[in-house]
Amino acid sequence: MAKGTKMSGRRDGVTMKAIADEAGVTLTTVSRILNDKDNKFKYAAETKAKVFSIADRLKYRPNALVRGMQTGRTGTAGVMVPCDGFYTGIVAGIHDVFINHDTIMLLSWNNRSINDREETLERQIIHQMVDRRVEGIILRPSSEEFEKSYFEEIWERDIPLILIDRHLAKIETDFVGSDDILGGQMAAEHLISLGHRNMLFVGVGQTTSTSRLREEGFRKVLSESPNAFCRSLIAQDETIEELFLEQIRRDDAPTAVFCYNDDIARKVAKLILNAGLSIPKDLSLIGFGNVPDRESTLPLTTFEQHPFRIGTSAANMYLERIGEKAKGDVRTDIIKPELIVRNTTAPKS
Amino acid sequence: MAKGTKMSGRRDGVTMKAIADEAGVTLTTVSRILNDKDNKFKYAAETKAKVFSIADRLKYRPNALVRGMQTGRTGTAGVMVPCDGFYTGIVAGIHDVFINHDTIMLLSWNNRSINDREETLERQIIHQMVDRRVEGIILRPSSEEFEKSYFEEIWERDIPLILIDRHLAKIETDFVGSDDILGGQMAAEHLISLGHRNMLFVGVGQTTSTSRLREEGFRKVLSESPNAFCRSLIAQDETIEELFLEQIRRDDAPTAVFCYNDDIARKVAKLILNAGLSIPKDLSLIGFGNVPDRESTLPLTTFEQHPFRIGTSAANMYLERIGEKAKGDVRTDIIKPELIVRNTTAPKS
DNA sequence: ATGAAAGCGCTAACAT
DNA sequence: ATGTTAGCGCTTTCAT
Repeated sequence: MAKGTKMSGRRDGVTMKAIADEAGVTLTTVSRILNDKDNKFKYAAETKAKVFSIADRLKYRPNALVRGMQTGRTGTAGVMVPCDGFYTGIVAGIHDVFINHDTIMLLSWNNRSINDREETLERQIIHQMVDRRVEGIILRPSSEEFEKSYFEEIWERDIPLILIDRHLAKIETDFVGSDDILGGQMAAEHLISLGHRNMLFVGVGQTTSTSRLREEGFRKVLSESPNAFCRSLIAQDETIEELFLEQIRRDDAPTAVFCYNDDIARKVAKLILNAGLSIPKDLSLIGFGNVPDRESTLPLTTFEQHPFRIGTSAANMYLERIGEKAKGDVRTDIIKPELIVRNTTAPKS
Repeated sequence: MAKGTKMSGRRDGVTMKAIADEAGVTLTTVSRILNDKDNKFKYAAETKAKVFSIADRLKYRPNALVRGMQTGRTGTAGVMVPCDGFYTGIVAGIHDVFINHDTIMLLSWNNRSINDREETLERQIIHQMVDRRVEGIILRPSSEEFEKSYFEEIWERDIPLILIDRHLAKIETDFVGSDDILGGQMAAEHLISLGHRNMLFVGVGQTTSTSRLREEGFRKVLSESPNAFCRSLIAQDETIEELFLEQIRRDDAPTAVFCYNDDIARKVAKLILNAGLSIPKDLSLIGFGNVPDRESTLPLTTFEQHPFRIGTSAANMYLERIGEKAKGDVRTDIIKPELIVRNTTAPKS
C-alpha cells in the first residue's frame, strides 16, 4: 500500500471525486451541479449533462453523513414515543409529512413505567439521536418531572423539541395533543344527558397531564350540574380490583364510570362483568383513545383522538422550527377529541 | 472574520479539539481515551481522568456522522415495514434488541398498495437510508417482483438485507417470518376436527407469499382428508362482497371459511352477518395474525404470529450479518404460528 | 505514554 | 463558467 494511504473503515464506492475525474472537471463542479436545485449555477449544459449521466451510470449516492456534518442539515429527526396502537397512528402522521420533506426519523420507543432504568434508557436514546445530529426531536414525555430528566441536554444544544400528548409540569414547550379538558367535559355531558348523576373517574393520578386534565374537565361539568358528583380512583395494577369493587359495592354506588383510557376501561369492564353486573344496563362506561383490542366483545364508547392528525401537526411544527434560526414563541396545537358512542353507555335505568 | 475561517452550517459546540486544548493534550489522545473500551491504550491514569472530567463537564457528545464516515460503523439500521399493529409488534422486537447493541433505526412505512407511486416512494426511502449509510436494512417487501424493485441498489452496495414476513419470488435472502404452510395446515386440521369438509379460502392471490403458502398448507391437508374440498376467492375491496355472497348462496355452500388475515376475516364476518347467517353456528371463520380491532363484537379464532419474536430474530440476524465481513449462507428463521381458538369456530351443525 | 499528520467526502468562501 | 483551497470533526497510521 502506497505511503500516505491510510486505511480505515469502509470507503464509499462512488464519490464525487470519481465522477469529477471521469468527467474531467473538479470535485467542486460536480458538487455544485448535483446539488443545484434552484438553478443558481450557470454551468454549461454539456458539462451538466456529462456529470449527471456519469453519476447516474455509476449509481452515485451522496454521503449524507458528510453533508450533514458540513451543513448541519441532516434531514433526520428523532422520534421517541411509547409503543402502542395510538402512537403508531401518530408516527404514521409524522411519517407522511416527513416523506414529502426529505426527512426521515430515527425512531425509539419509551415504553415502560417511570423508574431509574427507564430514565437511563431514555437518556441513552436521546444521546443516540443527538450524536447522529438530528435536527430536532419529537417525543412523548414519560414523566412530567422536568428536573430529573434529559430535556436540558436537548435545550442546551438548541435542538428544537416538540412534545406530544403529555405536557411537562412547569415548562412551556411546543406541544401537540388532545384537548383533554374538553374531552372530560364531553364525557360528563354525555353521561349527564343520559340521566347519570353519580359517577366514578378512574385515572392514573395528578402527575400525568392527560389523566389530570380529563378529570378536571369531567369534574367541572359535574360541579355545575345539580346533584351530580364524582368519586375518583387511581388505577394501579395491584390495587385496582379491590378499590374498584369497593366502589361498586357501596350503597350509593356510581351508575357511570369514566376511565382515563380504553385500556383501563376494558379492565374495568371485566371487573364489572365478573361482579355479575351488566354494561350498560347497570353501569355505563366510557374510555378514551379509541384504541383497538384483540378480544373485546364490547364496543366501547370512547373518544377518538385523531392520532394521525396529531402526528401531521407535530411534524409540521417540527419543520417550521428547524427552518427558523430564532427561537420564537412557544407553539401549541390542541386537537378536539370526538365522542364515539358505542355500546357501553345508556340511559340510567 | 479572520481570513481562512470558512463558515458553513452549524459547527459542533464541544469537539474533541476543545477538550484536548483544555487538557493540554492532543486531539489524538482525547480520541483514544474516550473510545478506549477494551483498555488497549496505556495512558496515564491522570491524563485519562482529566480528559474524562473535562468531557463530562463540557457535556461532550461525539459526532456520530464523522465517526460513521470514518469507520463505516454508523450504528444505524434502516427498517421499512407497513404501518399496522402487527408490524408495530415486529418493530418493538427489533427495537428491544437494538437498544442493547447501540443501534438505532431509521424507520419508514411502506404502506399502500403496489403501484408506480409506491415503487417510487420506496426507492426514495431506500435512498434516504443508503445516503445516511445504514449498516443494514430490515424490510417487508411490498411486492414479490424482484425485477421491478430497488433491491439491487441494496445488494450492489453490499448492504445486508433481512426480509421479514414475505418472501421474494426468485431470490434467496435472509428471512424471518411465520411458518405459513404450517399455519394453513393447522387451520385445516382444526376445521376438519370440527367436522367441516366444505371450505372456502379467502386470500390475496398467488403473488403474495403469505397468502399463497397459507392456502397451500390448507389445501394440502384437505386433499388428504376424505370428502374435504376447498374453493378459493381473491379478496379485493371492490369485488369481495359480490364474490363472497355468490359462494355462500351456492347449494353446496361452504361451512367454514379460512381467511388470509384478520382484516379480511372481519370484513367477511360482516358480510356473513349482513346476509342473515350466524357465526359460528352457520359458518365457522378463521383469521390470521391475532390483530386487534376497535369495534369487534366477535372474538376471532385466529393465529398468533408472535411479531415481537419475529422482530427480535430479525434484529439478531441483522447484528450477526453486519458483524461479518464475508457474505455467508442465507439464513432463515421460520416461526411457528399458534392457533387461538375463540368464538368464531364451532362443530359443523 | 503520547504526538504529528494524512485523509474520510464533501461544502463553501474566495478566487479567476 | 469553472477552479483552488480551507476546512468540518474525527480515526488511524506511523513516529518517537
